[in-house]
This record gives sequence, C-alpha cells and structure tokens, in this order.
Amino acid sequence: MDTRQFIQRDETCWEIKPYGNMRVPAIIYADAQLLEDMDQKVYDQLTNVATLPGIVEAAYAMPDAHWGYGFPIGGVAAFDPEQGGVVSAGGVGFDISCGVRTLHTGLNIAELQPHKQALADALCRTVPAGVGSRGKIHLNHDRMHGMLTGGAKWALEQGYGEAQDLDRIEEHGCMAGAEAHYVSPRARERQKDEMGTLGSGNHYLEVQRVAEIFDPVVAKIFGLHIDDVVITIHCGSRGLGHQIGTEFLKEMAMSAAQYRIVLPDRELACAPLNSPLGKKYLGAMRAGINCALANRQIITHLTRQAVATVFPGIHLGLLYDVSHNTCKLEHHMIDGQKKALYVHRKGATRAFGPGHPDLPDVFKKTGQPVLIGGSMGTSSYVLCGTQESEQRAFSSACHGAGRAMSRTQASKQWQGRTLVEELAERGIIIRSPSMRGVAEEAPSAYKDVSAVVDIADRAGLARKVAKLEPVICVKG
DNA sequence: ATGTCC
Repeated sequence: MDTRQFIQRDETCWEIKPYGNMRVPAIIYADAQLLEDMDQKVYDQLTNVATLPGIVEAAYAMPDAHWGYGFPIGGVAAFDPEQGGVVSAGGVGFDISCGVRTLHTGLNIAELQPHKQALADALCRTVPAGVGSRGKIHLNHDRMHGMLTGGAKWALEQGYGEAQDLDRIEEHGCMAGAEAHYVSPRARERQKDEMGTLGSGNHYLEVQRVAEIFDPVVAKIFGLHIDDVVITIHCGSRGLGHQIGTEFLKEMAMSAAQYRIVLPDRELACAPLNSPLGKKYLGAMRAGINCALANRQIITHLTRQAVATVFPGIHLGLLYDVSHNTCKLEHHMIDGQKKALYVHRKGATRAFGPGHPDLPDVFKKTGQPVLIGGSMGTSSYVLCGTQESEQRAFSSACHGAGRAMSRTQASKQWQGRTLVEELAERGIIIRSPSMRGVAEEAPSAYKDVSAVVDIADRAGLARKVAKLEPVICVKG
C-alpha cells in the first residue's frame, strides 16, 4: 500500500490519525518496504477496528500483518468494559489459542545428523497431521469437560507430560474462566477424536537447530546454545475452536443491531463485554484456549515418545508455550491509570517484559520467551519480552512471517513435490500427507520472517534472542 | 485456520 497514507512517527511506527468514525488512531509497526508490500486491506481492516466501541489507545498491526476475517491477522486491540468495550470473535480468529511451544532436546546437531531420517519417520508415525487428522485419544463427556476446563493441567493429570511443564505455559497451562457449558455439542463432536493432532495449513512440528544467538545472556537463561537441537510445535484448538468461532460470529452478527453497534464490516461482528453474549463468548473462547493448551501438551507427550524411540533416555524439557489468537483480560497503564482491559491478539504474540507478575520466576529478569514461527523451510526466532512493549502495543509482538500471497495463488504457482525436493537439497526433510498443502505453504508465499522480526526488535515490541533453522518439518 | 461447502 501507499506509505503516504501514514504519518511516520519514528523508524518503525506508522500512524493513521482518527477520521470518520474512528475512535482512536491506527498504528502499524513496519519499515517502508514491509508497509508497501502490505495489502491495502490491512489499512481498511485496522481503521475499521478503530471504530469499535470502547477501544483504547489505538488499533495496532504487527509487522507481519495481512488481511484476515474482520480484524487483520497481526492485529492487536484492547477494549475497556467500562466504556462499552466489545469482544469480537473475528478479533480472536477461528483457530482459538493457536500457538507455539518449543522443547529443548539436550542434543546437538552433530548427534542428530546420523538419525535424521529415523527421527522424521518416528515423528511422522506418532503425531497425526493433516486435514481431519484423528488421534488415539477419544473423549467422552466427562473427559471433554475436564479438558475444556483444565487445559494442559488436565492433560498432565491424564498422564500426558511432566509436572514441570505447567510453569512454562501461558496461564500456567490452565485458562481460568472457561465455561464448558457454552461449548456446543457440535464443537465437542468435532473435537472428540482430534486431541493430540496437528491439523493442517501452517501448523507443523519442526526439529530445529539453534543457528544464531543475538543475546547470549538471555539465551543462556532460555537454555539455548549454538547448534542445540530444539523441537517446536505450532497448532491450535482444531475443529473445536473453529466451531466456536463460526457459531459466535453468526450470533454476534445477528445481535449487533440489538446492542446498537454500527459495524463498518459485517465480519467485525462483536458484542459488549458486559452483555450476556459477550460473556458467553468469553467463557466458550477460554474453553477453546484450554483445548489448544491440552492439544499442544498431548502432542508434546507424543513427541517425547517418538524421540525416545530414536534417542532412548533423552529428556525433552519445555522452554515455553505461547498463544497468538486470544482475547485476554489484562491490566495496562492508560494515561497513568491502571485499567482492566480485554486485549485481542489475532496473529500476535503476548510479550510480557521483565518483572511482569504473571511470569514464572525463571523469566522474571528476562521477560517471557516470544516464539516466532517461520514458514516452511525458513528460520524461526526466539525473542524476549520488553518493558517498552507495553507502551508500544499492550505487550505484544508479531507471530510469524505472515502470508504475502493467498493459498489459492500459492498452490497455482508452486508444486509440493518440487518444493520438497528443493528443501531436501538444502538438508531439510519435509513430511506431509498433502502435497497441495505444501504448495500452499511455499516459503515464497510468506513475507521474509527475518525482516519482520528485525522490525519487531527495532520497534521494541520484543528483543531478538536466537534464530532457529529447520532440520525436519512434519506438516499438516 | 476448518470434517478446505450443512
């Protein structure tokens, strides 16, 4: 888009002053190149978000922003319930609590090298991936309830994982305030055989090598050293989250008039935080968060089993688990006053800085790990939260490379088979049940993750700690 | 993202 539509506030900050029905400014963090390459729809969607009731400070877009359903993906917006603030299902996204977790393996790349194929086989065999993938776990009504209210904590109680995992998960593995009775029978039905599965699209399980360290002090505390092998899991709440999103979008769209909310775009459907529908969505969405936390916890267990068949006796400790599709009640300083706000992060990662009370002791000095997944065959990054991020975007950072091209366009332009061969030549093993899926995920269909992360770092949204390069990628 | 259209 045309950068002349913005006032450039500093090197990485571009502002649109409120006009028309906008209640607050819209702000995009980017450099001129990333901004030029962004779709005009990001501008339209972000300025639309800025019109919503009760929005506080500004509507923000992260450097990986691209157009999404209603809200842009890479969007951050906070709402004050005391000022008629709203919650929007489109502001969370269809894949509720989609997120990333990274595990230490204690291996280095030289130890892995001779066993790469064997490990790829084992992971592929053990972790179900792909559209409609099902697992070996089947949830009856009681176990479903336990999962929806207990998250990763429930998974742990069921025997999936280790007690020390919980401290290294957002919300300590269990999202409070989940109201399972607002999760429909159909959402439950879709999920009952899908626990411990990756799903499709940009979801993956990746074995990675620590390729570069930017901050040795923080990297050491995060347990990352050059040539260490780590495993990263990227997935969310599968069919259940999608069903919750679908149902509430519809209900919110139908009741907008009743709440006298004027929507510039039907896709921005929302409900007041203090309304019955708003509260109902929050309860169901939090159950969706628990589903995603439990799912990643079970996949972690399966990953540990798979790795143990190749490297017996190995221990996979959790670095951290972060979500990037949520709406969370958080306290932030607004005009010198502490306010309770509902922060929507859609394709944006929470990035609490040093000293934040919600962080476990191990991250109190460093800020939380901010895990940024790259696209297939490209690098991923580990960053750490900063204190200034709270003033910049309610303690948020980017979540990945961000799409630069639609799935349809990508599948026309590339062939899955060819991509797999090209990546194999670079020593990267891709395993996927869908070659079309691989084509849709072609590295060039995404923005340059390194450019995105550099901007996040320079904008102070989060600080670069380490770069990870893919070795094995199991894709949905 | 998604039993890639109930």
